[in-house]
Amino acid sequence: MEKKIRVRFAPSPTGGLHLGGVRTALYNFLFAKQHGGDFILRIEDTDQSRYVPGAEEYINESLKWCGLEPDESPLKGGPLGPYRQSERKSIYREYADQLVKSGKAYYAFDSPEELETMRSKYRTADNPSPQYDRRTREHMRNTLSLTFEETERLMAGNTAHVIRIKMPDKEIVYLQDMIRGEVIFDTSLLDDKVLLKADGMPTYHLAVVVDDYLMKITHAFRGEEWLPSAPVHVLLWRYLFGEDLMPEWAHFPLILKPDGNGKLSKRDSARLGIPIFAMDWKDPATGQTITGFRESGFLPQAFVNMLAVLGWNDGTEQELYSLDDLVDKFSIDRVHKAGARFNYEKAKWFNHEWIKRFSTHALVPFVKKVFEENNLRVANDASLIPVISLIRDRCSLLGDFYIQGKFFFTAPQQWDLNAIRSKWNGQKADFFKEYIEILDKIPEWNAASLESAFKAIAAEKNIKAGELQLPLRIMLVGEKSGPPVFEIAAILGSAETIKRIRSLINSGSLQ
RNA sequence: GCCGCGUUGGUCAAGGGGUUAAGACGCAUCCCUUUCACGGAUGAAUCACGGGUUCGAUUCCCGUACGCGGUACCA
Repeated sequence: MEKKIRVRFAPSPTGGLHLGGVRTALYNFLFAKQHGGDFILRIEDTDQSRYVPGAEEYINESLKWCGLEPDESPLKGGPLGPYRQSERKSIYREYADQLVKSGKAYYAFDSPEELETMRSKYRTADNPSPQYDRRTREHMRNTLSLTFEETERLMAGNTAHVIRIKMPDKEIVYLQDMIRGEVIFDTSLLDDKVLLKADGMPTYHLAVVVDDYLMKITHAFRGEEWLPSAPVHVLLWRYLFGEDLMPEWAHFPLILKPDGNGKLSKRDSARLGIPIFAMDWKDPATGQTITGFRESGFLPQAFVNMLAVLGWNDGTEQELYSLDDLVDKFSIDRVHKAGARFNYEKAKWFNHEWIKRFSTHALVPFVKKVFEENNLRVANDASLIPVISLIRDRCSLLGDFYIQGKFFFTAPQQWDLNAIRSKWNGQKADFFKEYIEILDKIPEWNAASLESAFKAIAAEKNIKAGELQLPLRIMLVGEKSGPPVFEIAAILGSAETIKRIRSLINSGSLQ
Protein backbone atom coordinates (compact mmCIF):
# COMPACT_ATOMS: atom_id res chain seq x y z
CA MET A 1 0.00 0.00 0.00
CA GLU A 2 1.45 3.32 -1.12
CA LYS A 3 1.60 6.19 1.26
CA LYS A 4 -1.10 8.76 0.71
CA ILE A 5 0.23 11.75 -1.17
CA ARG A 6 0.17 14.92 0.91
CA VAL A 7 1.42 18.28 -0.25
CA ARG A 8 1.24 21.72 1.26
CA PHE A 9 1.16 25.29 0.13
CA ALA A 10 2.78 27.35 2.85
CA PRO A 11 2.59 31.08 2.29
CA SER A 12 3.49 33.84 4.69
CA PRO A 13 0.60 36.16 5.42
CA THR A 14 2.54 39.31 4.64
CA GLY A 15 0.39 40.77 1.88
CA GLY A 16 -1.37 39.86 -1.30
CA LEU A 17 -0.78 36.60 -3.08
CA HIS A 18 1.12 37.18 -6.26
CA LEU A 19 1.41 35.19 -9.46
CA GLY A 20 4.29 33.06 -8.31
CA GLY A 21 2.55 32.14 -5.10
CA VAL A 22 -0.64 31.17 -6.84
CA ARG A 23 1.28 29.08 -9.31
CA THR A 24 3.06 27.26 -6.50
CA ALA A 25 -0.32 26.59 -4.92
CA LEU A 26 -1.68 25.44 -8.27
CA TYR A 27 1.13 22.99 -8.97
CA ASN A 28 0.80 21.59 -5.47
CA PHE A 29 -2.94 21.25 -5.89
CA LEU A 30 -2.64 19.57 -9.27
CA PHE A 31 -0.10 17.07 -8.02
CA ALA A 32 -2.22 16.21 -5.01
CA LYS A 33 -5.45 15.80 -6.94
CA GLN A 34 -3.77 13.82 -9.66
CA HIS A 35 -2.63 11.29 -7.10
CA GLY A 36 -5.76 11.28 -5.04
CA GLY A 37 -3.84 13.02 -2.29
CA ASP A 38 -4.39 15.91 0.09
CA PHE A 39 -3.66 19.55 -0.48
CA ILE A 40 -2.89 21.37 2.73
CA LEU A 41 -2.71 25.07 3.41
CA ARG A 42 -0.29 25.99 6.16
CA ILE A 43 0.16 29.57 7.23
CA GLU A 44 3.78 30.41 7.95
CA ASP A 45 3.40 33.32 10.31
CA THR A 46 6.48 32.89 12.42
CA ASP A 47 7.67 36.42 11.88
CA GLN A 48 5.49 38.47 14.12
CA SER A 49 6.99 41.71 12.94
CA ARG A 50 5.73 41.06 9.45
CA TYR A 51 2.21 40.15 10.39
CA VAL A 52 -0.30 41.89 8.15
CA PRO A 53 -3.96 41.88 9.12
CA GLY A 54 -6.23 40.48 6.48
CA ALA A 55 -3.50 38.69 4.59
CA GLU A 56 -4.60 35.23 5.65
CA GLU A 57 -8.21 35.89 4.70
CA TYR A 58 -6.94 37.18 1.41
CA ILE A 59 -5.07 33.93 0.81
CA ASN A 60 -8.16 31.89 1.59
CA GLU A 61 -10.28 33.91 -0.75
CA SER A 62 -7.74 33.88 -3.53
CA LEU A 63 -7.43 30.11 -3.42
CA LYS A 64 -11.18 29.83 -3.41
CA TRP A 65 -11.52 32.12 -6.39
CA CYS A 66 -9.02 30.01 -8.28
CA GLY A 67 -10.76 26.81 -7.36
CA LEU A 68 -7.81 25.57 -5.33
CA GLU A 69 -9.47 24.87 -2.06
CA PRO A 70 -7.36 23.03 0.46
CA ASP A 71 -8.40 19.81 2.13
CA GLU A 72 -6.91 20.97 5.39
CA SER A 73 -6.27 24.54 6.44
CA PRO A 74 -6.55 26.91 9.39
CA LEU A 75 -10.06 27.74 8.23
CA LYS A 76 -11.18 24.22 7.53
CA GLY A 77 -9.20 22.46 10.21
CA GLY A 78 -7.97 18.90 9.85
CA PRO A 79 -6.48 16.02 11.81
CA LEU A 80 -2.91 17.32 11.89
CA GLY A 81 -3.44 20.92 12.91
CA PRO A 82 -3.17 23.57 13.97
CA TYR A 83 -2.24 24.84 10.53
CA ARG A 84 -0.92 28.19 11.62
CA GLN A 85 2.67 28.07 12.75
CA SER A 86 2.18 30.76 15.35
CA GLU A 87 -0.20 28.37 17.04
CA ARG A 88 2.37 25.60 17.01
CA LYS A 89 5.04 27.61 18.74
CA SER A 90 5.40 25.21 21.66
CA ILE A 91 6.09 22.29 19.37
CA TYR A 92 9.30 23.57 17.86
CA ARG A 93 11.31 24.17 21.00
CA GLU A 94 11.38 20.48 21.78
CA TYR A 95 12.93 19.61 18.43
CA ALA A 96 15.42 22.43 18.67
CA ASP A 97 16.48 21.22 22.10
CA GLN A 98 16.79 17.72 20.80
CA LEU A 99 19.23 18.97 18.20
CA VAL A 100 21.23 20.75 20.87
CA LYS A 101 21.39 17.60 22.98
CA SER A 102 22.60 15.52 20.06
CA GLY A 103 25.26 18.11 19.29
CA LYS A 104 23.78 19.12 15.97
CA ALA A 105 22.85 22.58 17.15
CA TYR A 106 23.92 25.02 19.81
CA TYR A 107 22.82 28.03 21.81
CA ALA A 108 24.06 31.42 20.67
CA PHE A 109 23.79 34.52 22.82
CA ASP A 110 24.94 37.16 20.41
CA SER A 111 22.87 40.30 20.20
CA PRO A 112 21.94 41.83 16.85
CA GLU A 113 24.59 44.46 17.51
CA GLU A 114 27.22 41.83 18.11
CA LEU A 115 26.28 40.12 14.89
CA GLU A 116 26.62 43.39 13.03
CA THR A 117 29.99 43.97 14.64
CA MET A 118 31.17 40.58 13.50
CA ARG A 119 29.96 41.22 9.97
CA SER A 120 31.62 44.56 9.65
CA LYS A 121 34.81 43.20 11.17
CA TYR A 122 35.16 40.41 8.63
CA ARG A 123 33.66 42.22 5.69
CA THR A 124 36.05 42.68 2.76
CA ALA A 125 35.66 43.31 -0.94
CA ASP A 126 36.09 39.61 -1.49
CA ASN A 127 33.69 38.66 1.23
CA PRO A 128 30.88 41.20 1.35
CA SER A 129 28.67 39.12 3.59
CA PRO A 130 30.55 37.23 6.28
CA GLN A 131 28.64 34.32 7.66
CA TYR A 132 28.12 32.92 11.11
CA ASP A 133 29.87 29.69 10.28
CA ARG A 134 32.59 27.25 11.25
CA ARG A 135 35.22 29.95 10.92
CA THR A 136 33.51 32.72 12.84
CA ARG A 137 31.51 30.89 15.45
CA GLU A 138 34.55 30.41 17.61
CA HIS A 139 34.72 34.18 18.03
CA MET A 140 31.10 34.56 18.98
CA ARG A 141 29.25 33.95 22.19
CA ASN A 142 27.77 30.50 22.01
CA THR A 143 27.83 27.09 23.61
CA LEU A 144 30.69 26.08 21.39
CA SER A 145 32.99 28.95 22.30
CA LEU A 146 32.00 29.54 25.91
CA THR A 147 32.85 27.34 28.87
CA PHE A 148 30.21 25.10 30.33
CA GLU A 149 29.96 27.35 33.40
CA GLU A 150 29.52 30.47 31.32
CA THR A 151 26.65 29.03 29.33
CA GLU A 152 25.07 27.65 32.48
CA ARG A 153 25.19 31.08 34.00
CA LEU A 154 23.76 32.76 30.91
CA MET A 155 20.98 30.22 30.63
CA ALA A 156 20.18 30.51 34.33
CA GLY A 157 19.92 34.26 33.90
CA ASN A 158 17.42 33.79 31.10
CA THR A 159 19.73 35.47 28.63
CA ALA A 160 18.19 35.96 25.25
CA HIS A 161 19.49 33.34 22.89
CA VAL A 162 18.85 31.57 19.64
CA ILE A 163 19.53 28.04 18.57
CA ARG A 164 21.70 27.62 15.52
CA ILE A 165 22.44 24.54 13.49
CA LYS A 166 26.07 23.44 13.68
CA MET A 167 26.93 23.04 10.06
CA PRO A 168 29.25 20.06 9.60
CA ASP A 169 32.79 20.91 8.55
CA LYS A 170 33.17 18.99 5.38
CA GLU A 171 30.27 17.05 4.18
CA ILE A 172 28.55 16.71 0.86
CA VAL A 173 24.79 16.98 0.92
CA TYR A 174 22.95 15.48 -2.02
CA LEU A 175 19.54 16.73 -2.86
CA GLN A 176 17.35 14.92 -5.33
CA ASP A 177 15.09 17.48 -6.95
CA MET A 178 12.20 16.28 -9.11
CA ILE A 179 12.79 19.04 -11.61
CA ARG A 180 16.52 19.62 -11.47
CA GLY A 181 17.86 16.20 -10.68
CA GLU A 182 20.72 15.88 -8.22
CA VAL A 183 21.98 19.08 -6.66
CA ILE A 184 25.14 18.96 -4.59
CA PHE A 185 26.16 21.19 -1.70
CA ASP A 186 29.35 21.40 0.30
CA THR A 187 28.52 22.05 3.96
CA SER A 188 31.81 23.79 4.60
CA LEU A 189 30.47 26.66 2.52
CA LEU A 190 27.21 26.89 4.42
CA ASP A 191 26.48 28.92 7.53
CA ASP A 192 25.00 28.10 10.92
CA LYS A 193 21.43 29.11 10.27
CA VAL A 194 19.26 30.20 13.16
CA LEU A 195 16.69 27.51 13.88
CA LEU A 196 14.89 28.97 16.87
CA LYS A 197 14.69 32.70 17.33
CA ALA A 198 15.08 34.59 20.56
CA ASP A 199 11.32 35.03 20.82
CA GLY A 200 10.92 31.26 20.82
CA MET A 201 9.52 31.16 17.32
CA PRO A 202 11.18 28.86 14.82
CA THR A 203 12.69 30.19 11.64
CA TYR A 204 11.42 28.85 8.38
CA HIS A 205 14.14 26.20 8.33
CA LEU A 206 13.11 24.46 11.50
CA ALA A 207 9.42 25.01 10.97
CA VAL A 208 9.20 23.48 7.51
CA VAL A 209 11.00 20.38 8.54
CA VAL A 210 9.10 19.84 11.75
CA ASP A 211 5.74 20.65 10.23
CA ASP A 212 6.29 18.66 7.06
CA TYR A 213 7.11 15.72 9.29
CA LEU A 214 4.21 16.19 11.65
CA MET A 215 1.79 16.81 8.83
CA LYS A 216 3.04 13.77 6.96
CA ILE A 217 3.97 15.70 3.86
CA THR A 218 5.21 13.42 1.10
CA HIS A 219 6.20 15.99 -1.50
CA ALA A 220 7.55 19.42 -0.73
CA PHE A 221 7.25 21.88 -3.59
CA ARG A 222 8.27 25.49 -3.40
CA GLY A 223 9.88 28.30 -5.35
CA GLU A 224 13.45 28.20 -6.54
CA GLU A 225 14.50 30.85 -4.04
CA TRP A 226 14.55 28.03 -1.49
CA LEU A 227 17.06 25.88 -3.30
CA PRO A 228 20.11 27.40 -1.59
CA SER A 229 18.78 26.56 1.85
CA ALA A 230 17.61 23.09 0.92
CA PRO A 231 20.75 21.43 2.33
CA VAL A 232 19.87 22.84 5.75
CA HIS A 233 16.51 21.15 5.47
CA VAL A 234 18.02 17.87 4.36
CA LEU A 235 20.39 17.92 7.31
CA LEU A 236 17.57 18.67 9.69
CA TRP A 237 15.59 15.77 8.33
CA ARG A 238 18.59 13.53 8.76
CA TYR A 239 19.14 14.66 12.35
CA LEU A 240 15.54 14.67 13.44
CA PHE A 241 13.49 12.11 11.57
CA GLY A 242 15.74 10.28 9.15
CA GLU A 243 16.11 10.97 5.47
CA ASP A 244 14.00 7.99 4.51
CA LEU A 245 10.94 9.86 5.76
CA MET A 246 11.90 13.06 4.02
CA PRO A 247 9.50 14.31 1.36
CA GLU A 248 10.56 14.51 -2.23
CA TRP A 249 11.55 17.98 -3.27
CA ALA A 250 10.82 20.13 -6.27
CA HIS A 251 11.85 23.73 -6.69
CA PHE A 252 9.80 25.66 -9.20
CA PRO A 253 11.32 28.28 -11.46
CA LEU A 254 10.64 31.90 -10.69
CA ILE A 255 8.31 34.19 -12.59
CA LEU A 256 10.28 37.14 -13.92
CA LYS A 257 9.37 40.72 -14.69
CA PRO A 258 7.87 41.35 -18.16
CA ASP A 259 10.69 43.79 -18.80
CA GLY A 260 14.09 44.33 -17.34
CA ASN A 261 15.65 41.99 -14.85
CA GLY A 262 14.67 40.19 -11.75
CA LYS A 263 11.71 38.39 -10.38
CA LEU A 264 8.26 39.79 -10.59
CA SER A 265 7.35 41.94 -7.62
CA LYS A 266 4.36 43.85 -6.47
CA ARG A 267 6.02 47.10 -7.45
CA ASP A 268 5.80 46.05 -11.08
CA SER A 269 2.04 46.23 -10.87
CA ALA A 270 1.76 50.00 -10.62
CA ARG A 271 4.87 50.59 -12.68
CA LEU A 272 3.56 48.67 -15.66
CA GLY A 273 -0.14 49.02 -15.01
CA ILE A 274 -0.72 45.30 -14.89
CA PRO A 275 -2.17 43.02 -12.24
CA ILE A 276 0.28 40.96 -10.21
CA PHE A 277 -1.92 39.68 -7.42
CA ALA A 278 -4.79 37.25 -7.72
CA MET A 279 -7.24 39.80 -6.37
CA ASP A 280 -7.05 43.44 -5.40
CA TRP A 281 -4.97 43.89 -2.28
CA LYS A 282 -5.31 46.93 -0.16
CA ASP A 283 -2.27 47.45 1.98
CA PRO A 284 -3.59 48.30 5.43
CA ALA A 285 -0.47 50.27 6.28
CA THR A 286 -0.28 52.53 3.23
CA GLY A 287 -3.90 52.32 2.12
CA GLN A 288 -2.71 51.67 -1.39
CA THR A 289 -4.36 49.09 -3.56
CA ILE A 290 -2.45 46.76 -5.80
CA THR A 291 -4.66 45.47 -8.55
CA GLY A 292 -5.52 41.86 -9.00
CA PHE A 293 -6.48 39.69 -11.90
CA ARG A 294 -9.98 39.19 -10.61
CA GLU A 295 -10.74 42.90 -10.57
CA SER A 296 -8.97 43.40 -13.87
CA GLY A 297 -11.64 41.30 -15.49
CA PHE A 298 -10.14 37.84 -15.59
CA LEU A 299 -12.09 34.66 -15.40
CA PRO A 300 -10.53 32.42 -12.75
CA GLN A 301 -10.27 29.60 -15.28
CA ALA A 302 -8.21 31.80 -17.56
CA PHE A 303 -6.00 32.99 -14.73
CA VAL A 304 -5.28 29.45 -13.62
CA ASN A 305 -4.77 28.27 -17.18
CA MET A 306 -2.33 31.04 -17.93
CA LEU A 307 -0.41 30.35 -14.76
CA ALA A 308 -0.23 26.63 -15.38
CA VAL A 309 1.48 27.03 -18.73
CA LEU A 310 3.88 29.66 -17.51
CA GLY A 311 6.69 27.21 -16.93
CA TRP A 312 5.00 24.00 -17.86
CA ASN A 313 3.54 22.33 -20.93
CA ASP A 314 2.48 18.80 -21.70
CA GLY A 315 4.57 18.45 -24.83
CA THR A 316 1.65 18.81 -27.21
CA GLU A 317 0.32 21.95 -28.85
CA GLN A 318 -2.52 22.25 -26.38
CA GLU A 319 -2.62 25.53 -24.51
CA LEU A 320 -6.13 25.68 -23.17
CA TYR A 321 -6.78 23.62 -20.10
CA SER A 322 -9.51 23.51 -17.54
CA LEU A 323 -8.53 22.73 -13.98
CA ASP A 324 -9.71 19.16 -14.55
CA ASP A 325 -7.60 18.88 -17.70
CA LEU A 326 -4.63 20.09 -15.71
CA VAL A 327 -5.19 17.58 -12.96
CA ASP A 328 -5.12 14.99 -15.67
CA LYS A 329 -2.15 16.22 -17.70
CA PHE A 330 0.14 17.99 -15.26
CA SER A 331 3.49 16.47 -14.48
CA ILE A 332 6.29 17.82 -12.35
CA ASP A 333 9.02 16.53 -14.59
CA ARG A 334 7.77 18.65 -17.45
CA VAL A 335 8.07 21.82 -15.40
CA HIS A 336 10.74 24.06 -16.85
CA LYS A 337 14.01 24.69 -15.10
CA ALA A 338 14.44 28.28 -16.25
CA GLY A 339 12.45 31.24 -14.99
CA ALA A 340 9.69 32.57 -17.21
CA ARG A 341 9.00 36.17 -18.02
CA PHE A 342 5.42 37.14 -17.41
CA ASN A 343 3.60 38.43 -20.48
CA TYR A 344 0.39 40.32 -19.84
CA GLU A 345 -0.66 40.31 -23.49
CA LYS A 346 -0.62 36.57 -23.48
CA ALA A 347 -2.53 36.52 -20.23
CA LYS A 348 -5.26 38.56 -21.87
CA TRP A 349 -5.29 36.20 -24.79
CA PHE A 350 -6.03 33.35 -22.41
CA ASN A 351 -8.90 35.31 -20.97
CA HIS A 352 -10.26 35.98 -24.41
CA GLU A 353 -10.11 32.30 -25.20
CA TRP A 354 -11.93 31.47 -22.02
CA ILE A 355 -14.61 34.04 -22.69
CA LYS A 356 -15.13 32.32 -26.01
CA ARG A 357 -15.26 28.97 -24.27
CA PHE A 358 -17.91 30.03 -21.79
CA SER A 359 -21.53 29.74 -22.82
CA THR A 360 -23.40 33.01 -23.18
CA HIS A 361 -25.55 31.99 -20.29
CA ALA A 362 -22.56 31.33 -18.04
CA LEU A 363 -21.22 34.77 -18.84
CA VAL A 364 -24.35 36.55 -17.63
CA PRO A 365 -23.46 36.91 -13.94
CA PHE A 366 -19.99 38.20 -14.76
CA VAL A 367 -21.28 40.72 -17.27
CA LYS A 368 -24.06 41.81 -15.00
CA LYS A 369 -21.56 42.47 -12.27
CA VAL A 370 -19.37 44.52 -14.56
CA PHE A 371 -22.34 46.60 -15.63
CA GLU A 372 -23.34 47.19 -12.06
CA GLU A 373 -19.84 48.23 -11.13
CA ASN A 374 -20.21 50.88 -13.79
CA ASN A 375 -23.50 52.03 -12.33
CA LEU A 376 -25.51 50.55 -15.13
CA ARG A 377 -28.49 48.63 -13.83
CA VAL A 378 -29.73 45.75 -15.90
CA ALA A 379 -33.45 45.23 -15.45
CA ASN A 380 -33.53 41.58 -16.35
CA ASP A 381 -30.87 39.01 -17.12
CA ALA A 382 -32.62 37.93 -20.30
CA SER A 383 -31.92 41.28 -21.91
CA LEU A 384 -28.22 40.53 -21.53
CA ILE A 385 -28.29 37.35 -23.55
CA PRO A 386 -28.48 38.77 -27.10
CA VAL A 387 -26.02 41.49 -26.19
CA ILE A 388 -23.48 39.07 -24.85
CA SER A 389 -23.71 36.74 -27.77
CA LEU A 390 -23.24 39.64 -30.17
CA ILE A 391 -20.19 41.17 -28.52
CA ARG A 392 -18.51 38.27 -26.71
CA ASP A 393 -15.93 37.61 -29.41
CA ARG A 394 -14.64 41.14 -29.16
CA CYS A 395 -14.04 41.07 -25.42
CA SER A 396 -10.73 40.09 -23.85
CA LEU A 397 -11.42 41.28 -20.34
CA LEU A 398 -14.75 41.25 -18.58
CA GLY A 399 -14.65 45.03 -18.47
CA ASP A 400 -14.78 45.03 -22.25
CA PHE A 401 -18.37 43.88 -22.04
CA TYR A 402 -19.25 47.22 -20.56
CA ILE A 403 -17.21 49.16 -23.08
CA GLN A 404 -18.60 47.16 -25.99
CA GLY A 405 -22.12 46.80 -24.71
CA LYS A 406 -23.10 49.84 -22.68
CA PHE A 407 -24.87 51.54 -25.58
CA PHE A 408 -27.47 48.81 -25.64
CA PHE A 409 -28.69 50.04 -22.30
CA THR A 410 -28.00 53.70 -22.47
CA ALA A 411 -28.25 56.08 -25.41
CA PRO A 412 -25.01 57.69 -26.55
CA GLN A 413 -24.12 60.73 -24.48
CA GLN A 414 -22.24 62.22 -27.36
CA TRP A 415 -21.77 61.52 -31.04
CA ASP A 416 -18.53 61.26 -32.93
CA LEU A 417 -19.73 63.86 -35.43
CA ASN A 418 -16.35 64.45 -36.96
CA ALA A 419 -16.60 61.05 -38.54
CA ILE A 420 -19.64 62.01 -40.63
CA ARG A 421 -20.01 65.77 -40.70
CA SER A 422 -17.95 66.42 -43.82
CA LYS A 423 -20.05 64.07 -45.91
CA TRP A 424 -23.39 64.95 -44.42
CA ASN A 425 -26.04 66.68 -46.48
CA GLY A 426 -29.75 67.32 -46.66
CA GLN A 427 -30.27 64.34 -48.88
CA LYS A 428 -28.98 62.07 -46.18
CA ALA A 429 -31.16 63.73 -43.62
CA ASP A 430 -34.12 63.03 -45.85
CA PHE A 431 -33.05 59.44 -46.14
CA PHE A 432 -33.15 58.94 -42.41
CA LYS A 433 -36.48 60.68 -42.05
CA GLU A 434 -37.93 58.26 -44.53
CA TYR A 435 -36.18 55.31 -42.97
CA ILE A 436 -37.74 56.09 -39.62
CA GLU A 437 -41.15 56.02 -41.14
CA ILE A 438 -40.54 52.64 -42.69
CA LEU A 439 -39.10 51.33 -39.45
CA ASP A 440 -42.16 52.39 -37.60
CA LYS A 441 -44.28 49.91 -39.48
CA ILE A 442 -41.79 47.27 -40.49
CA PRO A 443 -43.48 43.87 -40.16
CA GLU A 444 -40.52 41.92 -38.84
CA TRP A 445 -37.97 43.56 -36.60
CA ASN A 446 -34.77 41.75 -37.35
CA ALA A 447 -31.36 42.57 -38.76
CA ALA A 448 -32.07 41.22 -42.22
CA SER A 449 -35.29 43.13 -42.80
CA LEU A 450 -33.83 46.29 -41.31
CA GLU A 451 -30.97 46.03 -43.70
CA SER A 452 -33.04 45.35 -46.80
CA ALA A 453 -35.35 48.25 -46.06
CA PHE A 454 -32.31 50.43 -45.57
CA LYS A 455 -30.83 49.39 -48.88
CA ALA A 456 -34.09 49.74 -50.73
CA ILE A 457 -34.52 53.37 -49.73
CA ALA A 458 -30.88 54.08 -50.41
CA ALA A 459 -31.22 52.68 -53.92
CA GLU A 460 -34.39 54.66 -54.45
CA LYS A 461 -32.64 57.86 -53.44
CA ASN A 462 -29.54 56.92 -55.31
CA ILE A 463 -27.24 57.11 -52.33
CA LYS A 464 -24.58 54.52 -51.62
CA ALA A 465 -25.74 52.42 -48.68
CA GLY A 466 -22.21 52.32 -47.42
CA GLU A 467 -22.21 56.06 -46.94
CA LEU A 468 -25.27 55.84 -44.80
CA GLN A 469 -24.16 53.07 -42.53
CA LEU A 470 -21.62 55.11 -40.66
CA PRO A 471 -24.13 57.84 -39.83
CA LEU A 472 -26.57 55.20 -38.65
CA ARG A 473 -23.90 53.70 -36.47
CA ILE A 474 -23.06 57.07 -34.97
CA MET A 475 -26.73 57.61 -34.21
CA LEU A 476 -27.14 54.30 -32.47
CA VAL A 477 -23.76 53.89 -30.81
CA GLY A 478 -22.16 57.29 -30.80
CA GLU A 479 -18.89 55.85 -32.07
CA LYS A 480 -17.69 54.56 -35.37
CA SER A 481 -16.87 51.02 -34.42
CA GLY A 482 -18.71 48.04 -33.04
CA PRO A 483 -20.79 45.08 -34.13
CA PRO A 484 -22.78 45.17 -37.38
CA VAL A 485 -25.26 48.09 -37.21
CA PHE A 486 -28.36 46.19 -38.14
CA GLU A 487 -27.66 43.62 -35.49
CA ILE A 488 -27.43 46.44 -33.02
CA ALA A 489 -30.70 47.95 -34.17
CA ALA A 490 -32.33 44.53 -34.00
CA ILE A 491 -31.43 44.26 -30.34
CA LEU A 492 -32.23 47.86 -29.54
CA GLY A 493 -35.79 47.43 -30.76
CA SER A 494 -38.02 49.61 -32.81
CA ALA A 495 -38.80 52.39 -30.36
CA GLU A 496 -35.26 52.92 -29.18
CA THR A 497 -33.76 52.76 -32.66
CA ILE A 498 -36.16 55.34 -34.02
CA LYS A 499 -35.65 57.49 -30.99
CA ARG A 500 -31.87 57.50 -31.40
CA ILE A 501 -32.03 58.29 -35.11
CA ARG A 502 -34.45 61.08 -34.51
CA SER A 503 -32.42 62.37 -31.64
CA LEU A 504 -29.40 63.12 -33.79
CA ILE A 505 -31.36 64.36 -36.79
CA ASN A 506 -33.31 66.77 -34.63
CA SER A 507 -30.35 67.87 -32.55
CA GLY A 508 -29.25 70.22 -35.23
CA SER A 509 -25.64 69.22 -34.66
CA LEU A 510 -25.21 68.18 -38.26
CA GLN A 511 -26.37 71.42 -39.83
C1' G B 1 33.10 37.85 -3.58
C1' C B 2 31.19 32.97 -2.59
C1' C B 3 27.40 29.09 -3.40
C1' G B 4 23.32 27.20 -6.33
C1' C B 5 20.21 27.23 -10.66
C1' G B 6 19.61 28.54 -15.60
C1' U B 7 20.57 30.09 -21.22
C1' U B 8 16.14 27.58 -28.43
C1' G B 9 12.94 33.99 -32.34
C1' G B 10 10.75 40.36 -28.63
C1' U B 11 7.86 36.79 -25.01
C1' C B 12 5.94 31.65 -23.62
C1' A B 13 7.98 27.36 -25.64
C1' A B 14 8.32 21.90 -28.65
C1' G B 15 12.32 19.17 -30.07
C1' G B 16 16.75 16.60 -29.20
C1' G B 17 23.39 13.73 -32.62
C1' G B 18 21.60 13.88 -39.20
C1' U B 19 14.64 17.93 -38.98
C1' U B 20 12.45 22.63 -44.01
C1' A B 21 14.21 23.84 -35.64
C1' A B 22 6.81 22.69 -33.98
C1' G B 23 3.07 25.73 -31.92
C1' A B 24 1.16 30.13 -29.16
C1' C B 25 1.40 35.56 -27.82
C1' G B 26 2.93 40.02 -29.98
C1' C B 27 4.34 42.40 -34.69
C1' A B 28 3.82 43.10 -40.23
C1' U B 29 1.18 42.15 -44.77
C1' C B 30 -2.99 40.01 -47.21
C1' C B 31 -8.11 37.81 -47.30
C1' C B 32 -12.98 38.11 -45.06
C1' U B 33 -16.11 42.27 -43.41
C1' U B 34 -19.50 48.80 -47.16
C1' U B 35 -17.26 50.03 -39.57
C1' C B 36 -14.15 48.10 -35.73
C1' A B 37 -13.15 43.48 -33.91
C1' C B 38 -13.40 37.94 -34.48
C1' G B 39 -11.69 34.52 -37.97
C1' G B 40 -8.36 32.72 -42.00
C1' A B 41 -3.56 33.05 -44.65
C1' U B 42 1.47 34.53 -45.13
C1' G B 43 6.34 36.48 -43.17
C1' A B 44 10.49 36.95 -39.86
C1' A B 45 15.42 32.24 -35.22
C1' U B 46 20.73 28.25 -37.17
C1' C B 47 19.33 27.10 -31.01
C1' A B 48 24.67 32.76 -25.80
C1' C B 49 30.00 32.22 -27.12
C1' G B 50 34.66 29.21 -27.41
C1' G B 51 36.77 24.58 -27.31
C1' G B 52 36.29 19.41 -27.53
C1' U B 53 33.82 14.16 -28.65
C1' U B 54 31.79 12.55 -33.47
C1' C B 55 31.53 11.11 -40.35
C1' G B 56 28.06 14.80 -38.34
C1' A B 57 26.08 18.95 -32.46
C1' U B 58 21.26 23.33 -31.51
C1' U B 59 21.10 18.39 -29.11
C1' C B 60 26.79 15.05 -25.31
C1' C B 61 31.37 16.99 -22.36
C1' C B 62 34.46 21.14 -20.62
C1' G B 63 35.25 26.17 -20.19
C1' U B 64 33.70 31.40 -20.70
C1' A B 65 30.03 35.05 -20.79
C1' C B 66 25.44 36.52 -19.35
C1' G B 67 20.90 36.16 -16.41
C1' C B 68 18.43 34.74 -11.98
C1' G B 69 18.31 33.17 -6.89
C1' G B 70 20.69 32.83 -2.09
C1' U B 71 24.28 34.69 1.16
C1' A B 72 18.81 37.97 7.79
C1' C B 73 16.84 36.02 14.87
C1' C B 74 12.21 37.29 6.34
C1' A B 75 9.76 33.84 4.39
